[in-house]
Amino acid sequence: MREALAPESRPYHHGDLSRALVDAARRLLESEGPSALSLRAVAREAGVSPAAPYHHFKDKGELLDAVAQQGWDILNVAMTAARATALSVQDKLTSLGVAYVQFAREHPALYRVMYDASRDKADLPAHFHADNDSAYCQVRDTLIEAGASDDEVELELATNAAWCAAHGLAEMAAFKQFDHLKEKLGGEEAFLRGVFSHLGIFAGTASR
Amino acid sequence: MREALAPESRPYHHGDLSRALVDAARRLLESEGPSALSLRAVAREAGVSPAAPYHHFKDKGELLDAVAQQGWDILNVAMTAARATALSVQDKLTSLGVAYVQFAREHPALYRVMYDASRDKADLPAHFHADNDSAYCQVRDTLIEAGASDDEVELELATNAAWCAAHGLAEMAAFKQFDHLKEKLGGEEAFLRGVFSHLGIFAGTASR
DNA sequence: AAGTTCATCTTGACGCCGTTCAGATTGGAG
DNA sequence: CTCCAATCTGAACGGCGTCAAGATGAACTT
Repeated sequence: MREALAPESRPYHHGDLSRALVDAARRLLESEGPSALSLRAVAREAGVSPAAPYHHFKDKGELLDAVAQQGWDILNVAMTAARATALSVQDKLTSLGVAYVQFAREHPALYRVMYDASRDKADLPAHFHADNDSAYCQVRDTLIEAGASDDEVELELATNAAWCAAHGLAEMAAFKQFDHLKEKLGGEEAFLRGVFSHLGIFAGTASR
Repeated sequence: MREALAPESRPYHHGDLSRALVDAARRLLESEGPSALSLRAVAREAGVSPAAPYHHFKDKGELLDAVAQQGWDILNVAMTAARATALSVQDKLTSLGVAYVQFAREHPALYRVMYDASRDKADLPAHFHADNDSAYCQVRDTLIEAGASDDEVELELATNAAWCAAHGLAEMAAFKQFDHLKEKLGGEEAFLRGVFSHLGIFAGTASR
């Protein structure tokens, strides 16, 4: 009767509350925004008492960490797809950037949680540099592919630069000040590509 | 038992609570961080009852707006100074970027409030494009000075690109993942200039 | 089949939050 | 000196994160 769709979770009899809470949190996040994401509201949404989550997460922050982790997973998938469908090697990097910003624009609340969770720890998720298909590593590998310097420090600086530009753009694109630019350029993607075209590493100019 | 900690005295005999509250908020922000910034705590710090602020600000958000405004003012001053002391025209833009990020690094809590206040309104402060010595306008003017395209759309895209890069870097530089890079390059400013050197518009790659 | 165990979930409480409102206070205009 | 309007207080409301203690019931024994 119950579905064992989760790779790993409560092998025990009762409901898989841990996952149910994360799902409820994401549902609330999409429908009501980040400000409505209280622990009590999540418990309510999942149909349990306000104290129930504490048997699965140390505190609210740990629940949010789990939500954020799902966000990073989704982002990685989106960027893998973008990288695969890019036309030229040059285009790959810009497409990665556009995919990144579009993810942030489509899931603004989730995107916020992802960085808030990191910020409180002054630390990005562990998989950030480690996992080979992490968004970060994909940017770095694409830079190599595009003929970036193989000096390790330079490569890391370049990857960081690309990431910063995309992250900054993701936050800026939310402000309506730039709506007239998007209109003038014929849509958000054109706007994003326009901004990226001014940022060296995205412009196809291989960094030295 | 009141403390006359403010340099300037209160013109009226009964306090200039409005300013006192903003000062108290900034004091709390520096000492305890953004999470400790409750309206009640601010009132406590200012020595008034929890309801007193409501005679000067519609709600907590409006108080935060006033705090944020002070932040933008400080940032504008810092960037004006950076622009004035830059060596070459090329160096000006990078120096502006470095000044921006360093402001964010020196006042992380204030920087956060500045953008949080904007985000809730989906709108940047009014002076952003308007005031001539706003940080944004200074970046744009420096781009013109450096010989950027005079096409208005292109210019706005370029300014936006520069801002995004700086904003992204400001947030990224807080993560300790990049500490080893800073060490390897001999300090944070060198790290920042290194990242900027990979971003087209910050073309002047001269390091100090 | 019955009893025991133990993770899970609920109830109720604590202190803090933002916000409201009725009433006390008070500086200054008349 | 009186009165007004602006300012401030105290108490209250509902919501929050969190915790301690008790109830529940599936799974493991025997």
